[in-house]
Amino acid sequence: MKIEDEIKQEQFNRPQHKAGMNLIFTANWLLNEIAITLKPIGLSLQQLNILAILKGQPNHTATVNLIRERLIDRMPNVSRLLNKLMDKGLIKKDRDLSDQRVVYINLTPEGLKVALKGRELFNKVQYGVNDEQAELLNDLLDKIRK
Amino acid sequence: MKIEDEIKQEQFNRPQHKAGMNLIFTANWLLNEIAITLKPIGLSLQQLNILAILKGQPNHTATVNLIRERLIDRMPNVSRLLNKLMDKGLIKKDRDLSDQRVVYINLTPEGLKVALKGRELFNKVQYGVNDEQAELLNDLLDKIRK
DNA sequence: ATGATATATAATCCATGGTATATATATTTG
DNA sequence: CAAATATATATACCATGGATTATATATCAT
Repeated sequence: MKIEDEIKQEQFNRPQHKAGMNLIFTANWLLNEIAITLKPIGLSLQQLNILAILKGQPNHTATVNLIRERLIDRMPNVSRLLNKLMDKGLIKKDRDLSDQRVVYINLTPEGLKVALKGRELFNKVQYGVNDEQAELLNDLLDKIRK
Repeated sequence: MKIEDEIKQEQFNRPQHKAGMNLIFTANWLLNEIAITLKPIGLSLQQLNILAILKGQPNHTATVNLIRERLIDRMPNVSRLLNKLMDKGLIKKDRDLSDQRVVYINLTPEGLKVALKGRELFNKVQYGVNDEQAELLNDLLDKIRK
């Protein structure tokens, strides 16, 4: 369905503005698709992202700050997300012995299992573009941000 | 900047997934740009959208439900947004005389002024793509939603 | 006409995210 | 080395959005 019909609103005077609104609308659509897909494991995309980051680190371990950087999120949000994941038993925390400020976040065996399952689910999300079109879309999105 | 460098995270195994994350990331970037641009009039994008919808209606008037449909938003959110706009004196409400359930929302002169100013600001947002690329982007975004 | 249902809007409650602040520890500087 | 500053993380508070429920009015079926 074309964006003009999705949001019946106005005519756009420049294709850039139409693309902008389309971008926001489509991102919302995708976030919703992902949320539905991840329902079985009861995790948000950001929570799954954290597990994925940990899975990719040596010893399945990372500092809070490294996670924050990778998520491009604010520290308070990351703290809260980590608490939720700890409540679910998917990660655990350890203080660094030499620098007591640092907290190491560590994937539990259960967390690893959920991370794998989550990736499997995530891969099921269907996109209406082929490989080539996806690459083109990537280029255009990189461009739009100047 | 390429998306792989923006979100240093992982390699993506399919270009579709990279495009998906890029889409979410770029939409956030754009929402932020718009928020900064609209700061001078102190309105959110959704609030400005409501004023734009009203401006496009006969007599600058619409029912709450029409506004809800155009915004593709939930009724409670629209109710709240309208209350905010009324607090700012940009709209007013009138009950329908024949159907007492219906509330007509009406743009005030001040609201019209702000709507015009808002559109002017909104048009200042800069996109790093030309007309042709924007059209192409539109097509791809329409496609991705199947 | 009367009870059942539909419609239009609003209010309540709860989860999530943002900003600012707090706390603890580490490092730098005079 | 003490005071000032920086770093790592967490908490408190507030705004916004979503789901559910409430309220008022209207319409429909019997």
